[in-house]
Amino acid sequence: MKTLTLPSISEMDLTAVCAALGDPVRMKIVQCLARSGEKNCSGFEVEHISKSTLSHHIKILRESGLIQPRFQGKEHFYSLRKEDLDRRFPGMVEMLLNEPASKE
Amino acid sequence: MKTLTLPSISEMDLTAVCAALGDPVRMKIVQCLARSGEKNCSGFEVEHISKSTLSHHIKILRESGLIQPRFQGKEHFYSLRKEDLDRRFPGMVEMLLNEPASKE
DNA sequence: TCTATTGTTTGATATTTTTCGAACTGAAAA
DNA sequence: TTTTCAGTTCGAAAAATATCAAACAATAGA
Repeated sequence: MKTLTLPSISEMDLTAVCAALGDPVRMKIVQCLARSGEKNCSGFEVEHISKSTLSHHIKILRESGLIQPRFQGKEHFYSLRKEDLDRRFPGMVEMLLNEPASKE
Repeated sequence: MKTLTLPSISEMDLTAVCAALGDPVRMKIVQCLARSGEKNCSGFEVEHISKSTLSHHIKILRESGLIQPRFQGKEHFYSLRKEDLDRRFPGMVEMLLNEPASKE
């Protein structure tokens, strides 16, 4: 059975969220999800990165509260926790959307 | 003569700004400046940190575009680049102000 | 001029983070 | 059941970051 930890809205920590966004690969993933909704790992527009590294970045994004998974068969679909983020950090998601996608 | 590099508004990079804010000491400094305007190093509410480490953090904040210095005698006064940040990343400063000061 | 003050820079070390390949897990398909 | 597929976890190595003390720089004041 799959038990995974998602921080609640009040558990989200701004410093941790900023640290998560402070890596170019993770910023790219988040902007990708913010623009185009749900995606699985192969849908993130990042290149030249091993799947274990990608999994590591996903974990950091999830644990900071930025993204959430949905399991369907053998695939893990990820999406931005837009509503939760809007409530916890108003303006943040819009700021990410306003920004042209960073180069990897 | 003192020549120091401040990024222009268009040179500011969101990922670099987030990385700068992703450290608890630096987050504390930025929130302190956002709330109370200009301060010199001894005015930052951070403890148990050497002056060389503090200087290092200040450099990262300055180079990311978050803060700017003003030299007066032997003191260096730092302030948030609020207007520039408002223009480049609308909502960011307000988000920092909405957040209760992080614990060191 | 000498000294104290405010802060930066340098060099070194410790810690954290990023990265990968290999092994593993769970689910679907053959 | 065996294989394949999508992804995670583990263990190790490399790279980046945080930290400090000591040395340095610039200014103000005695």
